[in-house]
Amino acid sequence: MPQQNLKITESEWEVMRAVWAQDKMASREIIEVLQQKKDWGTATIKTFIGRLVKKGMLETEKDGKKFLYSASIKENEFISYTLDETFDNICDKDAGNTIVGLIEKSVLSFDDIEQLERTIEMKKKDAVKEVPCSCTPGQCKCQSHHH
Amino acid sequence: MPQQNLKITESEWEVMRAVWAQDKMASREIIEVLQQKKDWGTATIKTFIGRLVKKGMLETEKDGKKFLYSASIKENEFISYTLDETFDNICDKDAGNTIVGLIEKSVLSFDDIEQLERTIEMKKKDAVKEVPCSCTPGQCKCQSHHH
DNA sequence: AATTAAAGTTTACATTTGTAATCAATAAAT
DNA sequence: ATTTATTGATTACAAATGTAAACTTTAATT
Repeated sequence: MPQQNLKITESEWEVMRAVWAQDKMASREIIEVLQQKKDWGTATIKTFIGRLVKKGMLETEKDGKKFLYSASIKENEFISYTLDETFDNICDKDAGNTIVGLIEKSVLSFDDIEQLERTIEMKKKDAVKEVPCSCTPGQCKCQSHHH
Repeated sequence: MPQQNLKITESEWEVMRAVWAQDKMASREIIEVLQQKKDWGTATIKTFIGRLVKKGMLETEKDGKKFLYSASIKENEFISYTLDETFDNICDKDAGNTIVGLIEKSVLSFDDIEQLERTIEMKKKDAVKEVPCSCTPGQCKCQSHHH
């Protein structure tokens, strides 16, 4: 298991998206993809690639003169990890509402809807009367009502 | 409308949570809350507060010797904005799946479930056959199948 | 074999962030 | 009125990030 940091920047994420989409890519290809979207110089993108390798997010495999880069973690795992980080900043009691907000503003397919319905159905089994808050006292409104 | 940056760091978010929980707080109170959770010096937390004021995320109101700090944006709005940023890095086609993942790992109340069901029900009205992908070519698998 | 072009590596530099110490202003206490 | 304890403001400094130029290596071309 390569040591991956899992802490990447917004710019680095752009690079990762290209690699995830293609599985294996030469730097030249990554650069071509990103320059369609970002106003970044070639050298800049090379820097990002280099930093991702150092962070262990990209693995390299020699291919003649160049390297082929591939991701050391799956995209969905990384997304999941990133969202966890965000949800760590939200009171557990508010997770439900937050998810409702996400659903409202997403474009969903019939398939997605069905999938969601099944998931909710499953979730009913272990639903609770009240979600316990595990925030540090003073960091959410839950605790602030003792007087 | 005060000029808020909306780009804050993980540490600054900790400060915001305290302020959101109490509406108005003196720096002393913010420091007390955060020191229960973080191993930060008083000066460090003061720095974060100062930076948040400069970024326009916190507003100040003089109260004798000290200031009372309050948030210039509502917590749920900020959370929404932050999640949007993350979803900008995810192909629209994957939003549904991503949300399913979130539901699976969250603790939800019966109330949350009901709320979710209602939302999904609403969402059926404008569900589509297939969610269009708006990724830059090469940044997601959708486009990579033309040969 | 010598030159060239592409890819990787090193260095650079300003800004932001983490982490704080120090300084200055001011309300409270003596 | 003077001292003191707070609180806010300024300064500090290393690490990370954005952005890239310069240098080096090496495979391909002449």
